[in-house]
Order: sequence, then C-alpha cells, then structure tokens
Amino acid sequence: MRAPLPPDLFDPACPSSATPFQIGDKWAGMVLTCLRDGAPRRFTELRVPMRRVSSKVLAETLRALERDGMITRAAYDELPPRVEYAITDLGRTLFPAMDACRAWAAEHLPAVESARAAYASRTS
Amino acid sequence: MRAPLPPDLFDPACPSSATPFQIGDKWAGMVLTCLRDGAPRRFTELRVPMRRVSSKVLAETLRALERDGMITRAAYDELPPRVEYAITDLGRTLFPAMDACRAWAAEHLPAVESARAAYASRTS
DNA sequence: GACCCCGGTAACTGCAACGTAACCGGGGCG
DNA sequence: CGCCCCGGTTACGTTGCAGTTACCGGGGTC
Repeated sequence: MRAPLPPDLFDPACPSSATPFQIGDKWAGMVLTCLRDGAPRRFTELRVPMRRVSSKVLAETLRALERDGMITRAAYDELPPRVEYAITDLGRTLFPAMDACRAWAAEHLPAVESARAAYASRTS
Repeated sequence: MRAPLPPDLFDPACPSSATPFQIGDKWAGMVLTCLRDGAPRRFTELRVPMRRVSSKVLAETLRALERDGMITRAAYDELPPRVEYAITDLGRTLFPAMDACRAWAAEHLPAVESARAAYASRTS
C-alpha cells in the first residue's frame, strides 16, 4: 500500500519534469503524484521529492489543493506537531487525465525536442 | 471541413475557460482548438475567438508552438500580407490528452466549485 | 490627404510568482 | 544553556510574464 515516493521529480530522466502539461497550480501534479497511492504524507515527507520547491510555495500549493477539494489536511495536536495530507476521491478523478498527459509526454517529447533543434538551426 | 471557430473561448459557459489544465503555454490549448479541423487560419482570424489575448501574446504563443513543431507558419509575399497557421501531425497527437482534460473539467468542475464554496464558508 | 488593411514589433508598465532568509512555539535532549 | 524537531508564516527582493500603447510598410480606397 505505501509505495516509496519518487526520489526526485526534477530528475531530467523523469518525463514529468519536462512535460508541457500542467494541472492546476504549477506543482499540483507533483503533489498528487506523491499522494497517489492513498497513503497520507506529512509536510516534510512531501518536501523530500519536491526539494526544489520552497516550503512557502509548497504550503501555498497544498492550501490551494485543499481549497479545491483535491486533498485533505489533518492536523494532530501533538508535540512535535503532525500534519497529514491525503488525496480525496475528487483528487483521484484527475489521474486518467494526468496519465493521458504523461503518456503523451513519454511518447512525443523526443519529437518536440527534435523540432526545437531544427527550429534553432533554421533561425541561427 | 472548415468548421466555424468557437465564438468566444472566454465565455464562462465554455468549460475550457475555467479548466485547471494547461498545455504548454497558457494559450496553446486555445490555438490548437482553433486549428483542430485542419484548416489553415490567419492571424487576425485567430484573434477573433481569442480577442482577450493581445496580439503580442498571441504572436509569442504561435512562435512557441511553431518552434515545438505543433503548428506550421506559412507567409505569403502578397499585399496585404497573408500568413497562415496550420496544425501538424505532431500537434494532432495532443488531442487525446486535451480531450481527457476537457472531459475531466466538464464532469468535475462543479465539484471543485462547491469545494471552494465550502472552504470559503469554513474559513470566514 | 487620410485612413484602412495585415501581421506583427518595440517600449513601457504592472503584478503575480517565486526564491531566500529569518522566525515562531513548546517540549526533548545533551 | 542551546540546539533540534515540525509545519509552517512573515518580510523582502527579484524575475519574468502579461497587458497597454504606439508604430511599421506599402498599396488600395474614399
């Protein structure tokens, strides 16, 4: 059930790092991918694969996703404090579209890159 | 073959106007939708359904789509000048993913709006 | 002579996104 | 005492995207 988080979503080898698709906020797709298996994740846990996103921006993204009903936020009154984010049923409905976007990127990004290279050599 | 362009892509009744999905540049999805039927369109023709986008931004969007191989740009040396944009085979491959995004929006945007309303009343 | 047509470009401006750094509380630990 | 833990918030500065306005050439039209 509790799948390991991807090591680095900015890794150039990860197709989603270069995808021309965005869902909601700039980083929403990454958060949803991290929560995809249904397991709740803590703030600092999400920061690991998204370490290039500052805590401020991550907090803003999480608030926006909570506002839109894509994730839930559960704060436990403990010491040290604990907050857990989890995907909702509504958030889960996004995956088919996200998968379609990722599949497109996986299949056609090389063609985009070669088109860019051809364009650059044409205009240089 | 030559379908009429949508009257106003910013119409609030148009699901794509409120979609949380983006493809490439902010306005790329609208351009591709305008070129979807395969007919070449002129710059001023594209400006009609996208009249809320300035000519500067539309020109930038078109250049980026041409650079990425999604559309072609054909300039005819006439008076008055004529330039025609048309979708490529690579651009056409985007439609399944775009359709998945649009279908999601059409189906689930009401749920997002009610989640926002509930959130606003919760935090007021 | 004045304005229109087309497909933009150039310069200026405003604003939202984003990054950085510092800071919070309240207990545990050395 | 002083630092760490967690989950952020606040202040500040920068960057880049987007919008506005003005302008182009070169012929046609009123």
